[in-house]
Amino acid sequence: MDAERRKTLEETTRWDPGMVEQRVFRGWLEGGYFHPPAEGTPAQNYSISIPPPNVTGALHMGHALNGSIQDTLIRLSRMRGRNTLWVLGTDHAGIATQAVVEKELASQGTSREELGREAFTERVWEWKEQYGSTIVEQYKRLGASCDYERERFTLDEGYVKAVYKVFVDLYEKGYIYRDNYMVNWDPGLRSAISDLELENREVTDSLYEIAYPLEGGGELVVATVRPETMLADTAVAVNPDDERYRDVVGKNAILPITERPIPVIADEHVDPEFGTGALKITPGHDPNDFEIGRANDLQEISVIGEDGRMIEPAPERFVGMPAAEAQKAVVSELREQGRLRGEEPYTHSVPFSHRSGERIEPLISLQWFCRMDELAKPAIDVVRRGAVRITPDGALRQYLHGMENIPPWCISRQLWWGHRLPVWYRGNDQDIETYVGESPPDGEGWEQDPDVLDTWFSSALWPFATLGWPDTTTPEFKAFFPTDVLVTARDIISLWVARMIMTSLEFTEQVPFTHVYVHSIIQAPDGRRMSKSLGTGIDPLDEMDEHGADALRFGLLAMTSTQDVRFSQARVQQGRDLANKMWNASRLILLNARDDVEPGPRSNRVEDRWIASRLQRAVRAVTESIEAYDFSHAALDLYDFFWSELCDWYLEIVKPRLYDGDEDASATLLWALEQVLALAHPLMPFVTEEIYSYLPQQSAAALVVHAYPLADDALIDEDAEREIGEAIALTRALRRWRDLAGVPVKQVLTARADDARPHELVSRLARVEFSEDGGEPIASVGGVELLETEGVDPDAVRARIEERREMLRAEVKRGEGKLSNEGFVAKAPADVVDAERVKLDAYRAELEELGG
RNA sequence: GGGCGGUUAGCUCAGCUGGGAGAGCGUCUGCCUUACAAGCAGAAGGUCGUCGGUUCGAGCCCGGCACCGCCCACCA
Repeated sequence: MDAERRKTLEETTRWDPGMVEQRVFRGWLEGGYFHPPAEGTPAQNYSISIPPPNVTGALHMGHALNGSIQDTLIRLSRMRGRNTLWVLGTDHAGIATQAVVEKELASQGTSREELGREAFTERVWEWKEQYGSTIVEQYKRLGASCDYERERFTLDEGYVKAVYKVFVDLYEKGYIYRDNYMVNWDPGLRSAISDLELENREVTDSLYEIAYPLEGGGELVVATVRPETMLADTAVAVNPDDERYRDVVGKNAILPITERPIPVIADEHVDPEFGTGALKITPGHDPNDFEIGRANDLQEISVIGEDGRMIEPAPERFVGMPAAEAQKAVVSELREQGRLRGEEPYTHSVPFSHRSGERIEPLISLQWFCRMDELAKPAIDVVRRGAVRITPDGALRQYLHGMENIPPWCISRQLWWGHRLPVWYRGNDQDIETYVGESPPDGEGWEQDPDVLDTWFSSALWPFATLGWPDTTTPEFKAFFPTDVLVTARDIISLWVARMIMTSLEFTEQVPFTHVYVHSIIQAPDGRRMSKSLGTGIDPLDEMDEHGADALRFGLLAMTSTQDVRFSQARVQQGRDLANKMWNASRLILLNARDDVEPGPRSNRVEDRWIASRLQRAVRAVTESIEAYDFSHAALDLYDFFWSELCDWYLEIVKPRLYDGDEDASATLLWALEQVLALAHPLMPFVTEEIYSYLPQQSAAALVVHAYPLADDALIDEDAEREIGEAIALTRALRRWRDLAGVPVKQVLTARADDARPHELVSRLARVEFSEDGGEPIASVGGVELLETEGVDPDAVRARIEERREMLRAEVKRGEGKLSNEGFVAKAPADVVDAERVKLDAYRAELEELGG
């Protein structure tokens, strides 16, 4: 080690991630470690496709956890020597991105309509070039070892090809079709949006009761929160079992205001308990009514347009009014006509657009759909067969539940940013020709459909389109598809995971990945959802600024579980503390170990064999946990080993030998350090890589490509573990006794051992001097008799002994009770009973020793 | 309404096929012991939501109840 590096080690008493992380990351990139050659077979290789973040996105806590997990798996695989690829890319995120750019335009006093389609998309591309790399840079801060040289985008040239091929093929196979359907219409965006892009909010509306006269006398009273939609009513429905209305089913009601006759029908969806038990049916403006309408062949009338204003065939005086205004007008006319029978406040949940914030207007419109049921069948099958394994179980159940009753998917969006539908029309509404293909057919007058595809349509192709598909001969596709594992959160299982499996089976005839690991969603510390709008978000970048990327990674991994968890800053701090501990323990070792010894577990000394043995167990535990996607235990087991066993015990035990230049101590320490750095690297890559660069001898160019440790059973040493285990237990007992007896820290106790075992280690660690003195003992701790010593408070000693006797008496009583229970002795396994006897004997003996 | 999960220390969470309840943080006591005060050595703190059942034995298995959360479908 040169003088300057040594000086750095000597002077840097705290791990300072800010200084180091960037430099370490640059070293990895320059080493080309993240950019594997496209060689070998998918079975030999290991690959993961990152869930592509939105180009507009900023790294949030979900990304940070998701990335930490994947990077742990990727680094483990890479260190095991497998050719490992982590595919990185971003999603064009149609609605989100368009909204961002539109907002920018608005602030400049213009709009997308003013620019026109072509100029607008040009603007979005410019925006993407400028800001689209933000989130990619943030993944780098996290330490994500993605292949940054193979970055993909869902709108790049090759990807668009994949999307068009899938659309055209699915159309030709009859899955994709055009139909009138009820969609969630966002009047702000002027687009249909998916169920997942809306949020339900509690809203207090008025619930109106309106009397519909019946032909031939009488009336039916219906309840509604949206009286304006009655202008599009095409029926009134009652429950078929509802005695009150038995006679009116089949008659006609006269719709007030429009005076249109509409049938009274029976439908079991109607809840007789609610309101009056009679439901107005508006197939054009209510999803539920739409279903009932289709089931009963009702006419579908629309009186609200795409801008949220009334349109014909609503009576002319309403046309052009916003729906809310029309509601007032309709109510006031009903009141004048004496048709209004009630009005009361009514709180219910109402869908709002996540994007524009506007209240969703359910509308019927002509959209493109993809039928999913047949595609779902093989996708259910591969999961049932275990060809794709989904863990944990809850996520598996959610997947199957979602797939078994999968509705058609509305894939067209009235946006400008995205994959424009490869659909061409010619002619007029009465006589329209439709052609589906990448480019327009020969002939004049073909015009492309203005809509774009739902963003998830392209995301559904992610694992294979990023590797070159539809060209299945690219080196990347041949080497890395299918991928190994998909890491994601529960909220997009049906939206994304399921669709990837379906498209992959349909188009590549392979599963896209063999495992799906579904991790926790990180909630705010108070249990609410982390969200910017609620102000509950915690920015992972702030956490990294403050504590370092390793700390955040450790914290998130330690937090994650099979269920959702609350963000715990304490876990991040624990990670920071561990990184600091690693740095300082390494300083101790590196500044004092001899650099002329070959590192290795060569020592015969019991404490050296002990740490070698404990290290093997830690390696096994951590490795097994990662392989089982149990990242929390992996992180915490690593922490325990490093902190408690390596630092608290082994370093304290070995320190004097280290200072004395003992060769075995240096060999053991340097070896153990290298092993534990490698073990920890997938979880905490920065601090481990940095420390590794200080090792006097390095077997790899960098830790990132160092061999991952393999637990060596030959180093498991039960005898050493027992012996040191006993020394530790005795040390702790003596320390506890000292503390309770009020012995000053520096006071050395005099003691006599009844056998030779109490180690010289115990003597030093517990500050006890063993002597052959024959004096009367004042206390006995774990077989060690403590002799009269200056500074010992006799009262405290007596109290301590009495306390111990109390405990022993209770234990003896408990043990005797248990062993005199015939059922226990007869039915419990023999080893359990034996263990109970051994314990009882030991307690009795000790109690005897203390005078009963 | 349907489905799923949860309820364990003051807080956030572990707890393997049922055999004496653990971690981190926080609290208390004592230490600036030459790697680390982001540290060291100790300690206190839990009738494991509730009622009942199975069992020699239940945090764990079964049933009822209460409360919390998530997903799906949504009632006008």
